[in-house]
Amino acid sequence: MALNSPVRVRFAPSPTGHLHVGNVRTALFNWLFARQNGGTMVLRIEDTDLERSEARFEGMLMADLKWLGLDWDEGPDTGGEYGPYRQSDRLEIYREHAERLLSEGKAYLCFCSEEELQKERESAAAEKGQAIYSGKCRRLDPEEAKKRRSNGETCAVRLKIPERPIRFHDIVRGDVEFSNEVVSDPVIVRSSGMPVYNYVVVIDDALMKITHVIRGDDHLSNTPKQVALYEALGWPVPEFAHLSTILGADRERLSKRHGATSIANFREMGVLPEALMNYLALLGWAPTGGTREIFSAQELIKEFSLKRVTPSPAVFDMEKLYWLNRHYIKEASPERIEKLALWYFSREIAPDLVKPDETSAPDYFWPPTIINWFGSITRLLSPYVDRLEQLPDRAKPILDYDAKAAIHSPDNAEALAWPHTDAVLARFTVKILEDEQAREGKLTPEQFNKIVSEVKAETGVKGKELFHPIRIVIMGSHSGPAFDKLVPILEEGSHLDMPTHVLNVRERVEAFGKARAK
RNA sequence: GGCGCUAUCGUCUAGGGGUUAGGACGGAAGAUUCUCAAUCUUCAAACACGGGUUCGAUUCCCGUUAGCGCUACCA
Repeated sequence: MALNSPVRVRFAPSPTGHLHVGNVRTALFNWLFARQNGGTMVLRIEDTDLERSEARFEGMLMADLKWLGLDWDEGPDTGGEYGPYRQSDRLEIYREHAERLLSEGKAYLCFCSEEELQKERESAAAEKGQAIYSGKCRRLDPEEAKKRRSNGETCAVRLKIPERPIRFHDIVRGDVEFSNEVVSDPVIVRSSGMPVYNYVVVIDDALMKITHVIRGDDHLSNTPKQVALYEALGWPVPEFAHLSTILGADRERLSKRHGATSIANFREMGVLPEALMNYLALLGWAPTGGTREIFSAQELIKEFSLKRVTPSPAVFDMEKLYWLNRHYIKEASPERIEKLALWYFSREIAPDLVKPDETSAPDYFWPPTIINWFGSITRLLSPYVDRLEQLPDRAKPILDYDAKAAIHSPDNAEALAWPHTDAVLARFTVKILEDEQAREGKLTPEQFNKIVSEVKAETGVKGKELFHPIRIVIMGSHSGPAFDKLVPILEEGSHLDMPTHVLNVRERVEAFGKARAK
């Protein structure tokens, strides 16, 4: 391939569902490489597996890519010079080239039946230790074979593998060599007339002028067949870059068994796209120096290098993703996070309102007062969550106070049994119940602090022994956010028209008192 | 089975013939705070094994082992 030809890369997923992190990482590396070199990114849909492919998945997959922030210059939706970009629309092209190969003697017709091949594989395996095709039909007279085909005999088309080792260069692995002894003549067109994957990829990549084939290393062993095809076709062989597999914690290939693995999963969890992109980039790649972890998309485009991609497989580490996500949640504009968070809150308190497959909030439903109120909760809690989906749970003590649970919780037992607890709570309760502001549900943080100081002065109790019991009364737990942020949220919440009434400070004190009296 | 790929802290990785083998996540400890979290500081933690080559290998070569992939008229 000419050194200075413009870079063209492709991402070629099968439309069989939501995009998987492994595939997305491949897409990302392709994209980074294209963008960094001013190249072209092609999206091609590999839908020759008719049984598993579905049209609606194509839309999902493109939505997944866009969500992550990836785009493409040519594809089924955008069109382009080298279309069509769906393999199912290219069947005629594949057929033509197979015929050409046949007429040039680079391929031959194979009439072997399934049973025959099966038997042959077994005996070859027993003899040579490997199950390769004998090439029996290779020796057939082409004219004779043609006649048999036109007489209606079913046959497949096989490529002739040359009698010499096949070498190719891989950017991440260096030079790779396969002995021709181990690759049998591959079928390129099935007897059904459907072309085979290893064949169509080559046709597509070549015709689409792909200069760099960046894909998963599960294709590495197939590459010699493909190289042989390029050569048979008389086309330039592209550069290859085979990316290592992403593994789960058990060192097995990452799969659904390992929990969240699809882009949709991460989006629903409240992982920000920039966090996922950053994390995925770090899986198998590190910048020179290897000390930097945080990269924006633009910075990745600048710093990324295919040559620095590691060949060894990487274990997907959810914790590190969460760490990055925490970083980006704090980094993001509060407005954006609030908007996203609204979806999770809505799902929690009004599940009927939200559609499972979108993460945009139904803000048309809530009045601005409630949206703003959720906004303040989000601002209060979001710096401390790994992912946005944790927000409703963290906000549970605000949204849904339960005095009985607070009293009976084993976590609270110790604090409630402290010698000064009763005195503190007695004073605190009286003061809250007497307070003008609290009666109205308009207690200010200043007034609240004043009351706490008075309790401190009157009981002589301070620190933990003072705060823990009070916190248990207000939040149902001895740990939680600072009171001066919390009190206004509680007070404001009690005035809102929520599906479940939010208790203000006074109501909480009352409820706790009643529950404890029993 | 055959062929191929891979092998640095638990994990992601930097490095590379002579280094105190660096960073990050996670872990531990401390600081801070009423508490949890967050934050900051500190600490522990690795060159799979065996042979070469070499004055010297974690680094280069060869094996072993392990993991993964491919071995289809799957993609």
